Amino acid sequence: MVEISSDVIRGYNDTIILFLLKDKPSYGYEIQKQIRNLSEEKYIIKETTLYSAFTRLEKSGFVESFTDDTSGKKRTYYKITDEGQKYYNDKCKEWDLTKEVIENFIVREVENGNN
Amino acid sequence: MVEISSDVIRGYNDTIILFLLKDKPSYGYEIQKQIRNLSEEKYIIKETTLYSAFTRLEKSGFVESFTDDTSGKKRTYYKITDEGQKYYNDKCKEWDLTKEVIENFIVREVENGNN
DNA sequence: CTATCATACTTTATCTGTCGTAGTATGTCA
DNA sequence: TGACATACTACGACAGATAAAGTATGATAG
Repeated sequence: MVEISSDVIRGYNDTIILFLLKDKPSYGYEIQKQIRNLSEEKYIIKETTLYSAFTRLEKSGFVESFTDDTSGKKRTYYKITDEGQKYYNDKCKEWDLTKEVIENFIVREVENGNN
Repeated sequence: MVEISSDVIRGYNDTIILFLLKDKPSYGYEIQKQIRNLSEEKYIIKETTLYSAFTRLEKSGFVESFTDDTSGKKRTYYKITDEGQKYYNDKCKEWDLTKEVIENFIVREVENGNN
């Protein structure tokens, strides 16, 4: 079974989170489930990684937090800022470049020339 | 200008190095130049990153070192092992998966619907 | 002959992001 | 009432990247 290592995804956790906040505010638990689902269980972000990412993103001014408990549960929601949106866009561009660069060093296996 | 951040490439430095050792042994300075050239200056690996990667790869048994000074300069060459080759192949498979996962969270910009 | 530059590294210390472990608190459901 | 899901926080450890600095040699130019 091929597993995704954390070092690989490391540069994209913040981007992934911002993507999920792009259209509406959300909170930790939900984000975690969405990452799990959208990746079809291929990537399951650790709680601590996620929450420390929120802290970092807020410090950087890429998200803003507010609390809400109208659902019964008290939650800390995060909302993307304009700065955050810009950062996200930049990261998407960076991704294209990164992909290009890495693929110079990746050999795609030729699956058996027979038959 | 879009720059590649180190956190993004972090999971692939070892893979990149192994790729460049795949066909023949090589050494630090040359590897560094090859990465620079093959990536068209888009990725320039830091010396310390490179040499610490060699150490790590050797500890893991993915490369073996030997010295040679027939070129006039004394150099430490690294040669990929079977284990290293296997690791490289696994990383290539992992890459496909990683790419797939990350792209679920990347929005490709639509460039201006006008005109 | 000497200074400068390119080559070919090593050492050390620091920073950042991830993650294991643990704990708290509340709501839901059987 | 006890288990389970939700919704976090705190703390410490670790690995990989990197800045800064230093060492040593060969090649080249004036």
